[in-house]
Amino acid sequence: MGRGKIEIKRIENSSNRQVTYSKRKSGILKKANEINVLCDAQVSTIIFAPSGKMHEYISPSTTLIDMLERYQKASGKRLWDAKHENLRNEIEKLKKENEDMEIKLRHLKGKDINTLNYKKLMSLEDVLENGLLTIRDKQMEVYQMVTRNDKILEEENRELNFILQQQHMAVEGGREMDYNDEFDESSGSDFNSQMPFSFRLQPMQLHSLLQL
Amino acid sequence: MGRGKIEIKRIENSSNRQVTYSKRKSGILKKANEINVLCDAQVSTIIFAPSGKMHEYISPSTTLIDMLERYQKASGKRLWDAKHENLRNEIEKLKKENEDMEIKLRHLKGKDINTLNYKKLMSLEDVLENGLLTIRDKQMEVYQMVTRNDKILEEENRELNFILQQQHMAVEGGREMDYNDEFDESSGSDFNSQMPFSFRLQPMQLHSLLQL
DNA sequence: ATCTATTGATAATG
DNA sequence: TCATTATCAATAGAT
Repeated sequence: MGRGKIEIKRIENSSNRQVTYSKRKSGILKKANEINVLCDAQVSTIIFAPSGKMHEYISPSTTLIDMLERYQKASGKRLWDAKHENLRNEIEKLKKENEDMEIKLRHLKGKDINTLNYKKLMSLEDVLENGLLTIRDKQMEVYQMVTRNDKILEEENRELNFILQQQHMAVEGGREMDYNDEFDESSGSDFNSQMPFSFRLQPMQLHSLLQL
Repeated sequence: MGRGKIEIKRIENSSNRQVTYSKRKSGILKKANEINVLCDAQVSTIIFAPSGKMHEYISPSTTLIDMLERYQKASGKRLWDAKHENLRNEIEKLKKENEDMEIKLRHLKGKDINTLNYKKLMSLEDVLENGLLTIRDKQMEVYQMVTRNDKILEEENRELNFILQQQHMAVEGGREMDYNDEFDESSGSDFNSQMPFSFRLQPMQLHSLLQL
């Protein structure tokens, strides 16, 4: 359909080839649209020029994704399904694990145990007893930590009271006394240097421990 | 291009439409192939008839998957990437759930509890205590079922011994006695009719209960 | 890009 | 669905 007939074989002249590409490309896209309008057909056409430039026509009544979904169903060929299969398998595996753990959790909470036999009830009991023992040990540990902290605080209080008392007495005894001498950091009898602060819980630690 | 010019609008006559579809469809596929041969272009064309029937042309030098990979890169649009991402998100969600449950399970078993504060230890203890109570209730229930069964069996034994004794005595007393009279089903004193069999566990029930 | 002679596609018909 | 053919549409080659 032109000034002369052409053989359907690669056009060797590069510029002719490009021109022909351009003309025929628009021809195809036009016809793709025409068949869509005339016949209600759904068409997707993707064309890559050798240069890499892409042109496409997708019928406006559909999407490429939809076309490809239908393509997979109609042809039985896999496009992304293959890529997704691994992921789907992983999801299935995780869901199964989830379910199993959910059941175990419910059993440990004493729910849904009607289907369990005596043997399983026994081992469940063991697990719960062990858990309870460990938890209580831990509670005791925390409790002791807190009470020890109390003792340290009490001791500190005693020391502070003592210091205050001394201070009070000093003030009463003679107001000319130099404060700086009495509370100098270098003072060897400073109670701070004697207190084992590293064994004492910092306020924030205690707070988070008890979540008060 | 035919005996008459046609407007590019839906062909209302259904049979004309189908004929035109068929002709134009092959025209498009033919041209897709021609541009591929003439110009080294790579083409994928997928056509769905309204009937759902599919036709395709993919340039032999490529694959649809390859075309679509290039399509995604060239257009920036996502085809399966979007789905891929959804699946990945789901996997992440499930993994997170899994981890959380795993941690809960470990906590209930008394493991990894060093990071827990006192409040959490307390509620953990509550959960374990409740679980233990429920489990023990269930065990008691099973135990009672079994012991009740024992009693029923003992009762049966007693009855059977009694019958055997009677039988023995009868044989001793006079061998001319008719067995059929003694063990007739219609006999009002038949122990079977007196036993509450419906309250007795069947062997298989007991077996599965104890998993022996 | 635009033009146009010519081929190719196809609408109507059988 | 298939074949025919008159007609229109696409396009090859030229500008």
